[in-house]
Amino acid sequence: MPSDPSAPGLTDANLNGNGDTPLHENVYQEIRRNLIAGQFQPGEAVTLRGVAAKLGTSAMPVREALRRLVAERALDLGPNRTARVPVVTSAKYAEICEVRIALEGLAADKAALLIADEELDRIDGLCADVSAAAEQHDAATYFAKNQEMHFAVYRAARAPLLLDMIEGIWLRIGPTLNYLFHDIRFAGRAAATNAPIVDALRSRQGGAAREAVAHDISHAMVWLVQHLPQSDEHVGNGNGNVGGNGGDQES
Amino acid sequence: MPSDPSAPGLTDANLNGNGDTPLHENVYQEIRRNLIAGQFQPGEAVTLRGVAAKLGTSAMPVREALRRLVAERALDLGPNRTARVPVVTSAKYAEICEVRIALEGLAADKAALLIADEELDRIDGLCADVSAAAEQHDAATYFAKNQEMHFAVYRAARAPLLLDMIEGIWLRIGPTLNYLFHDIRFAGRAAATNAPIVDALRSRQGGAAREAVAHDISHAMVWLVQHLPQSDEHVGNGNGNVGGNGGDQES
DNA sequence: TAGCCCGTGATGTGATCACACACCAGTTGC
DNA sequence: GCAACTGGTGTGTGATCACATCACGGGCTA
Repeated sequence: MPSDPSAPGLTDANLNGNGDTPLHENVYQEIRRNLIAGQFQPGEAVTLRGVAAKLGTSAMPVREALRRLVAERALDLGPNRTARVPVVTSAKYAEICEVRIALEGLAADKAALLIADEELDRIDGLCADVSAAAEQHDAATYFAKNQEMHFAVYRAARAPLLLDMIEGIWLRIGPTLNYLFHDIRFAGRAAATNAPIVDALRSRQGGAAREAVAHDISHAMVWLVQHLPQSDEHVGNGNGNVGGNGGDQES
Repeated sequence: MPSDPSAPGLTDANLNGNGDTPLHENVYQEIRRNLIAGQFQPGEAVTLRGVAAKLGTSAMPVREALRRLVAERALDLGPNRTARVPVVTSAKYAEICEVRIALEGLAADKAALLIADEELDRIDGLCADVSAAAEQHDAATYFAKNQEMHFAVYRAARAPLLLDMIEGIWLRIGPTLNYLFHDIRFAGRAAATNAPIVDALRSRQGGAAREAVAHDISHAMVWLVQHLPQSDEHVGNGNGNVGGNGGDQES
């Protein structure tokens, strides 16, 4: 049976029927999508032949996709050069948040001066979606809509390089965050930090927008670091089970 | 003679004699080194078989190395999926500088609080090297020592992720900057902007260090954008000749 | 002489194979 | 009974081949 050994979340591949996009591009997108959606567990091994079998391709396109994901730091390279889903420790996440505040703060600052009214309206709607998902304890929708709302802001900055780097950071923390967000209790509080961002944008105050984004990131961080592992030891046994927070689920 | 078709700067490969590091890693390092050293011209095509022939390997390791460099945005992917050395236009460089100020400013801020005295002494020495190279109009040494000095500062911030992202940005602009730095007239003025950085670090003033780095980056930018192409059209014909600034060398 | 056509070379892409190494368990020796 | 060896399996790595596509150039034809 060639289906079980690795790569648990991958859909069974309808990606070969496309027109001109290379297969390794589709494989990359597929893994990336599953990574963001939290289909992989932090620390889990992502093997060449495992993904290839799961997706019904040869190892060749998977090799290029994994090499690309490793280069983007969306995957880590283990000591035996096996790609693994990164384990974001609390220390690493704290550093990531510092960078996020610098980058996303800059983007919000620029967006405040360039954003159009219809973009603001759209962001308002997304903001409402986030709040609705939070009240309904719908973790998946909350996570997706919150991300969509933030990137609608950053896209308004008209800075493709900056947007690209922010996407790269979200891709790194996506698996861990999405895994953690299965506990949705945080969402209700987090949704409240989105409103000041929109307010600052609507009044075209760049500094205030930067501050609002910084507060949003910091606010989430102080809650998250408590649930993040202190070190990446004994985390991720490669079979799909994850250590570190499977046992301390306070009710 | 199978050596000429592409990849002009690559040394003829003594990279196969290593122990345990994979070949594609050495190929990556080799291309990256040549990229930073300005051995490739902006807009130049970097082909699979060309590099492989130049380095004496098969196409396989080159494929992975190029895929990685493309993922890091150290290379661009042309319409026919051929990797090309990026052409940094003045608009792109302005955006890059905004990100650099945010990231390298943050690093300098953090470094001011964590830097040790021996690190400061070493940076002082590098600073002197930069000035000496500038006075001797030694563009290669100036560029290398200036980079070494900056990264000595950023390394003092003890933030590996941040350092990693800064390295990524320098890698993107390295080819273009190094190409431009063959005109060394700028160096004499640029060396003066390094001293305030060291002063701020030595007095442990994070805000001042951030400002000094921001000024250093901005100061270089206003000179550089004048010599950068406005658009990436008709730049890089793939044979090694580059358009954009070959003709307006004021004496 | 000008325009079109087809051949040729070079490009990236994907598959398949062989190899070295690492890990793990079962076995055999003490 | 315990330890060391040994086999198999799974891993990434590198080479080689076949194929589709595209740009360019020579040669043909009108």
